[in-house]
Amino acid sequence: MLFNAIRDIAVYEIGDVQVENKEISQAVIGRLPRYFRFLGELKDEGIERISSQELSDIMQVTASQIRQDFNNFGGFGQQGYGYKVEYLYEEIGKILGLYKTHNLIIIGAGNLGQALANYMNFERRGFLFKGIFDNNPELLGKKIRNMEVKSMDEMETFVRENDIDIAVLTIPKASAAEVAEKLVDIGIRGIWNFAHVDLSVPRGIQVENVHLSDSLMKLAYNINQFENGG
Amino acid sequence: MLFNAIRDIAVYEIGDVQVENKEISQAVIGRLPRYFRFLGELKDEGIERISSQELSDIMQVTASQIRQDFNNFGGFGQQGYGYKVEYLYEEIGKILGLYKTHNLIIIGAGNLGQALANYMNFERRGFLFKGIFDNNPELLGKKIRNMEVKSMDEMETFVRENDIDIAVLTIPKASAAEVAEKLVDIGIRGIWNFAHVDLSVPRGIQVENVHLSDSLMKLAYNINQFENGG
DNA sequence: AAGGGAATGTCAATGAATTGACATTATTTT
DNA sequence: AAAATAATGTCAATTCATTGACATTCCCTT
Repeated sequence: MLFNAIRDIAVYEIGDVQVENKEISQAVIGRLPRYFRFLGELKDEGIERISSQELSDIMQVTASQIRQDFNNFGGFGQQGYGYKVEYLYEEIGKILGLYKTHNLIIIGAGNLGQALANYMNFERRGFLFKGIFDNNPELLGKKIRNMEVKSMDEMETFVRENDIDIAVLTIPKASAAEVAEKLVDIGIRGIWNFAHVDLSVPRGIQVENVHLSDSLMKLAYNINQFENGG
Repeated sequence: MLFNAIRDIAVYEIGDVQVENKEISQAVIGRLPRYFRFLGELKDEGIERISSQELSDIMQVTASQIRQDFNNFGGFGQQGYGYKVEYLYEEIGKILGLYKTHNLIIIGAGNLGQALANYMNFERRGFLFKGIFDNNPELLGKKIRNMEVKSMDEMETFVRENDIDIAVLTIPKASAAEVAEKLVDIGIRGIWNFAHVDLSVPRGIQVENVHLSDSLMKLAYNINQFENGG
């Protein structure tokens, strides 16, 4: 049982259309990083084994959900015993694709772009910061984390030559759509979008939005709601 | 119909426990900022009226969901006519609490904290940047957006004297829990948490997490998933 | 002023996600 | 080695969210 592979992502042909079985819901995917984080901490504390019930107590989700979630990938536990922390941690990391490296560039060297470049704690998770681009002539050549800000004109060549698969968009909304389209054309696979617009991209290109102001508005709602007796 | 108030958030007494009726689900709340954004853009384009079907086409959600969502708050439309863009925009803004001002401070003047301070486009939504704090002696007194970085020792007095209700946490995870606890003690109402930990706070204190690395991991999963024929 | 048409508000049906229950299977103890 | 114990994997039940359908209401035209 310990070595169940990721199972049942069988692909059937129905008529002309390819349909995949057992697509994992985004609700489940969205929880994986949190599992990963808690398991990493447990591992660092030297804890070797854990039951879904214990994890439930720590993480404040039901034990049933934990087991259900892991079972989407075949189950990583041993009945009567529980889960081996390190093994589970590794497996979730694999599912998340953290053992492959991803080369990323940042588009937009403003405050946020610079902060993300420096913040990049992400390196140890396989996300390698390869370059940062901006159109503002004042920023060109400026060193950010030992990397000179490059002109957007160089972007295309750079992406092709350096096998970049992720672009971080930290530019104003006005130009975001246009830049995203270009990035897709030159072969990017995923966009981490901090611009406050919805990007429309072809199927197969992944977009993950971080809409900070949406998040702040949600906070405001919940504060007011509570204050008004909700 | 145009002036339906937010209705039915009646509060009943059942035994000793206060239970509120019609709590709006977080799924709905999470969509409000996006509605707000699209309506703002429509308004800026000078569009005065819109039907749920038209909005559905633009936003790529079902018309049914749009109507259902708005009806959680009593409905803002007129049958046979649709919704008045400006009115709807205003009402959603009110629901989100954007016409009250919120005074916020940033805890942690590192890259991200500084970026958020400068980024603060949020001002026009009523989120007023009042101060930034850090323990690093090298940062003390540094000017960030015309505001000197203050020592964390000054935090308590400052919060009380300046009616601060939101704290933005951009400090390392190690100290986040401790600082959060202190913030709660001195009367903060909401925490916008960028630290990579789950904060445990008393009921009534709102926490909105922005776990950037979780978001990036999700992106990685979806990229890999697609590449492996998912 | 009255009637036709349009689009909301709302109810019912469906679908998705979460929780609960337990049979099964591995581990541990005796 | 066998029995007792523990905790998973999984199925069923429930709850929550989304979609569909349509009666009702209001606007707009004639």
